[in-house]
Amino acid sequence: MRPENKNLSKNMTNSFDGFSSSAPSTRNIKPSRRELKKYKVEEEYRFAFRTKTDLEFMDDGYKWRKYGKKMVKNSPNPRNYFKCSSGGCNVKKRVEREREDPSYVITTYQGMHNHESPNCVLYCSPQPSSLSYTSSSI
DNA sequence: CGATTTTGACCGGCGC
DNA sequence: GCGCCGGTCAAAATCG
Repeated sequence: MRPENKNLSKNMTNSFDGFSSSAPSTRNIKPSRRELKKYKVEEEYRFAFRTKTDLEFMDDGYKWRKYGKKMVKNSPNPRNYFKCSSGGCNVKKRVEREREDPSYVITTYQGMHNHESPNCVLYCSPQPSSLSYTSSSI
């Protein structure tokens, strides 16, 4: 999220192509992920909407932590994955730019918040649970 | 110092 | 059975 920070060290880990014995095995076997993956959310609430904005994405007042970036073939633009960083709140947000209209961004919310937004305290406005949508077609 | 970001690699499912 | 795609995580680096 740093547009001005374009100075990236090109000399990163170059000797990692092979198979390091004592090197950090990193992703050896992560049971945590396996267990989590096992969960088949049948009734997952998804709310997606398209908005015209020049910014990367809109901030609902929640704190989003980017946990991944992927480039889809359908779109020359990368897809960003965000996760709500809050205690017990595992809401995920997917932000992708329109292929034809770069000015448009598609924001997809996945899951529901377990806590009110930090901004809600400031605004003190009631938030109806009309965000629950079992949308099957994005 | 802590939280967050960034990139690459891996996993899991599905298609052929 | 293998390949492809999409999604997630983890370590390192950076910012405040």
